[in-house]
Amino acid sequence: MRRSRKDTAETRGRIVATASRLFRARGISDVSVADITSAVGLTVGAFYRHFASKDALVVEAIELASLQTTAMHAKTAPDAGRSERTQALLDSYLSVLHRDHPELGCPVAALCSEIAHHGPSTKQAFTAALQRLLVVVGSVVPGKSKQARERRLQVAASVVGALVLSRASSDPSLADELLAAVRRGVA
Amino acid sequence: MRRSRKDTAETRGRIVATASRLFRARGISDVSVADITSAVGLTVGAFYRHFASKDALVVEAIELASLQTTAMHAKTAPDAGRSERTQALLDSYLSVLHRDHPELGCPVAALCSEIAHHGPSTKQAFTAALQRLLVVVGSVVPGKSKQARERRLQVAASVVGALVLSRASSDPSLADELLAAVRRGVA
DNA sequence: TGTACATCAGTGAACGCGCGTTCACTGATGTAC
DNA sequence: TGTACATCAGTGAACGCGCGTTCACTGATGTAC
Repeated sequence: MRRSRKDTAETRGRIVATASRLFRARGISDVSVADITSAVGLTVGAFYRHFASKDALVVEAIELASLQTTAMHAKTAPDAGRSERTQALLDSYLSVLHRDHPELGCPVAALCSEIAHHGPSTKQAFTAALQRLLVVVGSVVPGKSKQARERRLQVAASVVGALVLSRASSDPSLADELLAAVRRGVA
Repeated sequence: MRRSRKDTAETRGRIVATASRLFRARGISDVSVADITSAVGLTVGAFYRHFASKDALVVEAIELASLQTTAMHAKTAPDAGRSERTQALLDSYLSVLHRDHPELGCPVAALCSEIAHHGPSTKQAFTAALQRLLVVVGSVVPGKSKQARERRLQVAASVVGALVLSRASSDPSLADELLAAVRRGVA
């Protein structure tokens, strides 16, 4: 039966939030629409009252994950010196907690290799997330010079690479080494 | 009908080589057994004469890709100085050609984020591929010291991160910038 | 403010399709004598 | 070396299952008077 506008908006929000977590935890193509709706407590039919397709949801789910994680990192040690903020950012981005909980973390690291096989709108949402990550890095490597820009790209590639490889490694000590090495290398 | 031992071995090899390319190009879960066998020129039934499961093939396909790409990089400028070899390795790993042809390139970069969602045997094959990549980096950053090891891990994370993000980015100039920045940053 | 009706969020079942895997069968290859 | 038979690579069709999406239906909400 029909729901109030407030309930409808809330349901929609819960679908996006749930999908956002599931996609980061298990990948986009391994999470079905039924997985999402049943986690929310709905049947699949209801999904299509809120979204035109799974792809449309993917775009919003990536956006939400990106906005939430960049907002979180922006709050980290806002009134400290630059080297303290750098250390704080590295410590949280390259933490064991972040590695072991992709569902709450950076969507860029969670989806980076599979995004290449998705459509333009999904890639665009991912690219926007990457741009936001570069803004976060910019809070620690500021400046408009070519060198500053280059340094931001290097830092982003390093931390994403380290986190992704740490998650993919089945050797626990190699996984930890990767995080520690890049934590020290960037600082 | 039954084939000669030579033919059988050749067919098996063609399945692994074809799968290896397809997995790197489109991801493991987006390539079906039927995709592979039809690319080879077989029906699906024949596949199970050679492999117990798709997972068993995945392990061998990753191994082949890893051995082929590390062998290729080992041949790059073998009798030059270290800084020339470093530049040659970076130029080939972080080239536009490598970015635009994942099917012929490094399986670590091609599969890094989706591998986290696969079983232990697949993760183990991936980890072995990562170890081989570290050996290749070791030809340019040698040494048994903790610092040398740390530097190798940093370089590996940087180049994999740059390649993966360059492939995922829908903004062509950002994609090129990522490769160029890390090419210069590591050298 | 109260009533009549249109809207639409959610249900439950169905759709066509592709997935990984299995299996009876065929006939050339490999082996034992 | 020649023959009889077992082996097994590949075919073609089927299996149960889960996928994304659609749709007739229900009944509370929103709207027009």
